[in-house]
Amino acid sequence: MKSPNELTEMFRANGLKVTPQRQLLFRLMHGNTVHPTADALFAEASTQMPGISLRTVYQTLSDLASMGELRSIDLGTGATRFDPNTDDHHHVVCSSCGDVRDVYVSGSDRLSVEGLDGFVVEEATILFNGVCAACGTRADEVSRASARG
Amino acid sequence: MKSPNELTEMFRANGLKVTPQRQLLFRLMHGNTVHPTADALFAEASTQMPGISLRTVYQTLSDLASMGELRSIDLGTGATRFDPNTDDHHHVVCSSCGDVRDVYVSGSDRLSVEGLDGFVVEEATILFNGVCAACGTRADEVSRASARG
DNA sequence: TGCTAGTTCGCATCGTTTGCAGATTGGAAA
DNA sequence: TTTCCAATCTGCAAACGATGCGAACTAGCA
Repeated sequence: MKSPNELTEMFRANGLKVTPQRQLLFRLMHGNTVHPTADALFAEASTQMPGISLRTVYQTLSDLASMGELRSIDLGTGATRFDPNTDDHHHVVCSSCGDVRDVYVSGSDRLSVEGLDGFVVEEATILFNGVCAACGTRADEVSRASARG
Repeated sequence: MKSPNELTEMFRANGLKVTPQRQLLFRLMHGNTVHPTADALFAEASTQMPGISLRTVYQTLSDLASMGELRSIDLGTGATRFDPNTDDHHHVVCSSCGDVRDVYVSGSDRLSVEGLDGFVVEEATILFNGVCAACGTRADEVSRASARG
């Protein structure tokens, strides 16, 4: 995703208005690596701009997504998440805490695939599921504690 | 997923009752390759058993899923889909008609992956998105028609 | 400064899924 | 066969994410 300043220019060049709400969201999303949901972003935005509406957050995020400035991703965790990283990449989700990280995969062209006959494939997304370092450590401590106790 | 008869035995062996509703759903899901949603299955079930409730369909499907007899899959198409194929496989979705097919992928162990540090990966699912043969043909016809017109 | 198309906001609504409680029933035991 | 109770079914309410809509507001050009 472009920088807030670049987005500002880009919006104006396209006849779109640059409102304080949009500018705030540009800032909150730029360089954001936590893959927030609309609701999480709304919560964060609300602390800096009380009164901003959830509706506007959804609106702006979907505008940015349709302009290709961010990707909206469905990780099967309920709510859509938004990612300013528009590189070709994938994701891993911690099944314990819900944490999401970017994953880069190469060599997928060497996969042998069966069952795509007739399909013109436009996209292939890989979703990893597992337990992150923090949660793994936590689980270890718990099991050690119960072994002791 | 096991056959309706095997499921019947299995349910009884586990102290679960075998009701007409469950038997119907066993039959509808056995060998089913269309990856139906709960609602689609409810519609189909209703023709054979008017009065069956959507709630029961959800209940039974999630029971079967937690027994490992079917997989519930989220393809980002809104509603959860159910698949009696419990093999290790993936899916392709037609972005035009929503059709879903099973896809078998091998060689994924040879992928080089970056960004999983610290994660203990339990599962990796690959989702292909594209246009199926039927929709591709349809699109061709439409564009030829408009080229003519 | 005024105008107007583009935005924001809040509320209603939609689609999917789950919780709950009362009515019903499978199937084992008598 | 009859009895009985836990398991199940059903219908409704509600949670949740997301979107449609219209009235009020405003960015930014003239």
